[in-house]
Formats: sequence, structure tokens, C-alpha cells
Amino acid sequence: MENKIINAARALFIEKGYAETSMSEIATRVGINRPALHYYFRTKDKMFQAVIGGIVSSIIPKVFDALMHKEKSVAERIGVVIDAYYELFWENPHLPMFLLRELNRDADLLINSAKELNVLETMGKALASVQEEMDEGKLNKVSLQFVFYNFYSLLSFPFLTLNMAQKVFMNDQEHFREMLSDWKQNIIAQMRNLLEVK
Amino acid sequence: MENKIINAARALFIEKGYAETSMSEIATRVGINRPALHYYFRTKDKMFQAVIGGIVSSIIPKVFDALMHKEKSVAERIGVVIDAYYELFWENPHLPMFLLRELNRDADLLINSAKELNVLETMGKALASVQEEMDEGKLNKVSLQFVFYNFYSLLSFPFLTLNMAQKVFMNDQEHFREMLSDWKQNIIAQMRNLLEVK
DNA sequence: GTCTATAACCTGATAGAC
DNA sequence: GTCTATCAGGTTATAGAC
Repeated sequence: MENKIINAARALFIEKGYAETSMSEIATRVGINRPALHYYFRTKDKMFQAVIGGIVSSIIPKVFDALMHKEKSVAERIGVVIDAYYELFWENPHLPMFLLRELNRDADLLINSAKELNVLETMGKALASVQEEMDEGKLNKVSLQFVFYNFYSLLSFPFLTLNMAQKVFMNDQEHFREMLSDWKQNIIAQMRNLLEVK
Repeated sequence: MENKIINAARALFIEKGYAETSMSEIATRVGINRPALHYYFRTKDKMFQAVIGGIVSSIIPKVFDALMHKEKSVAERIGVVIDAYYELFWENPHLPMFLLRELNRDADLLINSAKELNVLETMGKALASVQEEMDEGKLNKVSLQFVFYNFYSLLSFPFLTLNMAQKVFMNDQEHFREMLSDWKQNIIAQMRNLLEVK
């Protein structure tokens, strides 16, 4: 039962955000009523935090392992990371928008959750490994913030503007999938331009 | 008075979004009470639409003119466009997040407003002009959707993650301003990599 | 035009019966 | 554990006095 609730809550929170999701909505989705919800999670906030924990930990990635394999080329490593994120985002297309929205509403909530789950540490290690290669002259010297910005902006933007794309570019799901595949090559090309020594 | 209301409403809507901004909040900010608000704009929705109109029209850019000047290099033209957006976003740092949030909440509202103000047409012309140069072989052949994605993702991402940057990268305002200046060069470099024939 | 008063509703949360 | 009943507080919106 507890799981049923968390699943329904996660789906609704991700789709519409914290503020615009009501407890009644979650209750009817589960098939029970409000008071029953409060029995399992005393407050809306507690419930949201439980959901956040699950989401953040699903993003703690094996993904970052890929960055560590120095024997592989930049293109190969970036490709693996993109694939991992694509898989996650394809199942939850509104996840990037959700993270951004809640990061703006209450940054501490997400950041603290990430700290508890050692996400920042894992990410730090991965970025430090990139830094090493820069120091060795194997990669261009670029600030890690810029590496982060370039990668995540390009990765997330198509998902962030999914609604718009459907209306403006008339993208259906099939079209979107094809586009993502081409877009992956674009991200790789841009990251190579950023990082590879010429 | 009507203007005073619109200004207060715009500031609040941009900062916190439609759902999390209440009429009472706007009223106290203006210095009157709720019923007085409803006198000027009958419903919250009507008021929001009035605000949206002003915001969208402020983005209809002279910006796009810059793209038309074919005699200038890609780098020069992109630079001008970035400056125009930087100016707008510097005064309203939460504007990109606002647009994205409302685009996800109610895409039609924004798109219809954009249609009324001929934004899509202006944008279409600018993109068509880029298309021409591709046909002439002066620029790489890339889908216009990708040109759009590359530019706007890189442009908006630092603003979208402003809250996070302040907490994670310890960026104060001064630091952020410097970073933006370097970031501009990064956007130009990436757009050149995308568009320039080698 | 701007106020007070109030309607009608929805929210999150709790108490208590079963 | 799950229900009914209810509370206190906030929301948009309107009616009517001044």
C-alpha cells in the first residue's frame, strides 16, 4: 500500500509539481481518500520528501562511472552517459522539468537530499577525473562549471521544451525519438569541440 | 493605477509563477485590497494574460534583426543577439524559468499570445534567413530546430539554474556577471562549430 | 473607484468510530 | 488500517455601502 501511494504520488508530482498537486488528487488516483493518505505520510511535505529521495537516488548514476574510463575517447564516454540519461528521461519525460521547477521552488530540499545520498560526492569525483586529464594536457582546459553547463543544458533542453515542440514543431512521439537520436550526435560534437585538444 | 497593478503582478508572477502567486499578495504589494484588484481585472486569469502579453512583446526582439545582417560573420551576429538577451535577462533573471514553467503549465496560453503578437512570424523570418545561407553553402546545413535548440539551451541554462549555482558553486552576483561574460564566448564558439563551414 | 462583508470553494490536517 | 465527519485556514470572486 505504501508503495502504491509513493508510485502514484511520484507520477503526479513529476507531472505537475509540488504546488499544483493536491492530496485529494493523489488519494483518488490510489483509490482511497485523503485521511488514509495522512495515515501513511503524516503531511504532504513528508510524502514529497519520500518521493524526492527515490527520484534523486535513481539519478545517482552508474552514469558517472563512464566518465572515469580514461582509456576511452571523449566521444565514447559522452555517448554512454547520454544513453543512460536518455533511458531515464524516456521513461520520465517530465523529470528534467520537475527537477528544475523544484530546484527553483526549494533548492535546499533537493540539494540536501542529494547530499544525503552522496550524489555531490560522486559527481565531484567524476568532475575531478576530468580535471586530471586537463592537467595532463589530454583535454582542453575549461572550467568544470562550463563542462557541466554545456552538457546538461544540451541534454535537458529537448525534454524541457517537450510541450512546446509538440505544438510548434508538430513533433509526435515517433518523430521525437528520431530527433533525440540525432541530437545525441550533436551533443557529442559540441562536447568534443569543447574538450578535445586540436 | 492599472499600470501599478500590472507591474506588481508581473514581478510576482515572474518570481513565483502563476500557481504560487495569490491575489492577496499582489494586492498588498500594490497597497490596496483584493476586491479592488478584481475591479480592474475581473479574474486572476485575465490579469495573468495581460501580464503575459507585456512579457512576450518585450521579447519580440530587434534581436532577430541581427540575424538578418548577412554581411556580418556568424560570431558577430550571435554576439549581438546574446547581448540583447543578456540585457533582458539581467533585469529579469527569473524570466527564462518563468517562461519554461508556464510553457509546461499551459503551453497554449503562451503560444497564442506569441501568435497574436507575430512573434512566431518574426522568428520564422529570421530562421528562414539562416536557411537561405545554408542553401547558398555559406553555412553548414543543420536543421533549424537544432539551431534553435543549441542556441536557446546554452543561452538560458545559467539563468535556469541560478538558484543552484548560488548554493553549489557559491556564486555571488559579481561572480555570476563575470561568468556570463565568459559564457557568451562559449556560446559563440559552439554556434560557430555548429554553423561555420570548415 | 475603493472599501467592508460575505459567499462558495478547496486545501491540508486531525479526531474518533468501525 | 480505513472510513466519516469536521476543523481551521486560505483561495478566488461578488454584492453592496460609501
